[in-house]
Amino acid sequence: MDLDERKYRILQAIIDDYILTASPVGSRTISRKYEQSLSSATIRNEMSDLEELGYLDSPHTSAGRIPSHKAYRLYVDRLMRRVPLAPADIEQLRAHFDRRMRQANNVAQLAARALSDATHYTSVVVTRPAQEADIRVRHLQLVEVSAGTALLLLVTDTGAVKEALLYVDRDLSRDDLYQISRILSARLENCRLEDVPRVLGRLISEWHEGQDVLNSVLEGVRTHIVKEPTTEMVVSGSANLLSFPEYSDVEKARDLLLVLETKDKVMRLLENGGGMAFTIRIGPETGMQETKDCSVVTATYHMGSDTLGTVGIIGPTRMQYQQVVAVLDYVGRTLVQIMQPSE
Amino acid sequence: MDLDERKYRILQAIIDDYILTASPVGSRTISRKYEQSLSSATIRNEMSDLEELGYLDSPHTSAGRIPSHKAYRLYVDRLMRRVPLAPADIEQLRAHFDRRMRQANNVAQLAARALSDATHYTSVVVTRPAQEADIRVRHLQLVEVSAGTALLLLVTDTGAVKEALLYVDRDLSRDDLYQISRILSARLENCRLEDVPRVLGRLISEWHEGQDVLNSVLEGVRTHIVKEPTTEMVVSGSANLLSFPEYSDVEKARDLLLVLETKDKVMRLLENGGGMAFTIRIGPETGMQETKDCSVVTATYHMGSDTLGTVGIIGPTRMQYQQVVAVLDYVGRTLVQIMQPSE
DNA sequence: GTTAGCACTCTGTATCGTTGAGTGCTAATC
DNA sequence: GATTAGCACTCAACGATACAGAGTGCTAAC
Repeated sequence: MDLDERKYRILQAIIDDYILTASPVGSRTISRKYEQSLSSATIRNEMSDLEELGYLDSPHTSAGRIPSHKAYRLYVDRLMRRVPLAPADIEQLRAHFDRRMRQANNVAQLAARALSDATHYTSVVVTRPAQEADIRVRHLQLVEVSAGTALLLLVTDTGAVKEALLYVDRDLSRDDLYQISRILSARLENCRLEDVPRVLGRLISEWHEGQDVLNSVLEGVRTHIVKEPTTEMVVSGSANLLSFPEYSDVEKARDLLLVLETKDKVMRLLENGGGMAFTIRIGPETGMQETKDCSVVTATYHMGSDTLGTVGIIGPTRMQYQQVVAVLDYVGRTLVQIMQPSE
Repeated sequence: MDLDERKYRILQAIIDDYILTASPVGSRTISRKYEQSLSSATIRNEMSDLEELGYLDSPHTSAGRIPSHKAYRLYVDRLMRRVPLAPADIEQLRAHFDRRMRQANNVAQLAARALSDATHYTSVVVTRPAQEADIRVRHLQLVEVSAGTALLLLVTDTGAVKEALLYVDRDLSRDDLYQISRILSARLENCRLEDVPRVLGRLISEWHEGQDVLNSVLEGVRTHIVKEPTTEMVVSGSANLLSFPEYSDVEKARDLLLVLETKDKVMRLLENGGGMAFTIRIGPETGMQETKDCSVVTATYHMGSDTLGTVGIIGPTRMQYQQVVAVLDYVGRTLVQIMQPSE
């Protein structure tokens, strides 16, 4: 059941105004600021219809109306235009990314900061999620740290370094370790990360001399390297939320900040509806009680067929969706550029 | 100019009560709950004196009194007893540390979470601060990541891994890189971290063949390895602050959270008064406008003569100093145990 | 179908006592 | 001389009341 053209326009006006002001909007405001050819009484009738249809709520009899979740859904699906990023925003984002930053562990933080600064919402950046299937071993090395402890380094073909501290026989000399890592490296090179434990197992059964060390390595690989999530998550700008009137209630604000401090809850918020470029979750669609008045906009960015990561914005349902989408798009593309093997 | 015994007792009672209740305490409360042998009138006289001496403030004429910064100073310096940690706290902390966690990057996070959960304040954990003077190179390795890019790995004698992504001549084969890293490793091993650039410089001038790579390595070392702070910083439990009435004003809360999101501001808060076991900074002593109503308690923990890290608690000046000190002490000692090379 | 007009509703704010906790001072008591 | 009872005074917090302003819904006219 579709709305007629005019109802769309009015609904859009209401949403736009509410996003801007955060206070219920009345018929007179619409009539004066957005639909000057219509009187407030007409708007009033239309608004009454829109409320009937579930697009508007009224906090109380004489307070104007606010958009419902259903209205936001309609807004992002049909009403909202994809706008280009404002030049000022571009400028600001550039400034963040300007410093050279090749190092992978930094990128996420800088990107998150850029996002939260540009949008004034809270941002999340997750690098390299799921899809580890095809990560392969490029290099492996044992380095003595002190008598009895060795550091196992493993470099993947994505350029990530994984490490595990091992406790080994104190009698092993530095050269022993070196020899062992040469052999291991040769055997494991180009092996898929998830296959490493299996290959190591086979090695152990074949090769009797270095059993202890190998077991230690296997243990380290199992507990620290394969299991350890490759995904790094950075949340930035939580404090931004406190500027919005929807969180002038400290209780509410605290509950939300607590969610943002819990890694797996944030991860759950970012869960992505398949390969979509953008996912927008509104209010209850976020699936958590604590975020029932929040919206989450996420974008995944790819390189070829690999998913490189996810960027997301968390804010009140009354969110500047257009700007947020534009900023996410820009940052996503920038990240892909940065990750691109140079030249 | 010292206070007499009774004034100390009364001041202590006032501080204890205020820490508990967060509301100005009146003479009658003290007379009934703490000093039953004295009438409220007597207490009133004493309180008047204490205010005169700068230990108490009155928000307004008829509101009871609250401890001044000077009072807290006196409290932590002289009045406060070192209490043992409550069994319940110990239990809770143990639960946090129980899972095995050798891996250095995890320890900080777990410790921070443990601290903020146990104290209900905000905690900061910094690993391996300052004092890098004596960190030495244990191992160095170049690993090819893709044509034209190589990963420079550097392991220090503290077991930390530092990495830098280098762009190198596409013609360099994997073997070339291996040879180069062998030579570099031999030359730089045991070299102090800060001397690395100098030694590299000397190598470059001596050795003509590998100039390009060496320059690249030097650049990488300079920008990513020596400069990059070795210190990892984790803040946990920012949301806890919002439970305190002192931050029921959202504006204030936001300003403080903003500080906690700014790495170097937090670092500045933790700056430590020399080798003291505990440093307590109260209100203005924190040195920042935004934290003029906060206190910061920090402890550094050592292994032998090395500083391993700093743990800290940030909260309102009305802080449970005794508990905080006890918890920090416990966590600090636990960390040392964990870091200890096993056996 | 649109609009002017009007009665009605409801929040937010300002005003004004009132209450209660607390102080400071004085005079009596130990 | 220190302690305390007693009392006048102060001030924030609370509740009631009134009032203004924004907004709606409905009806009747255009």
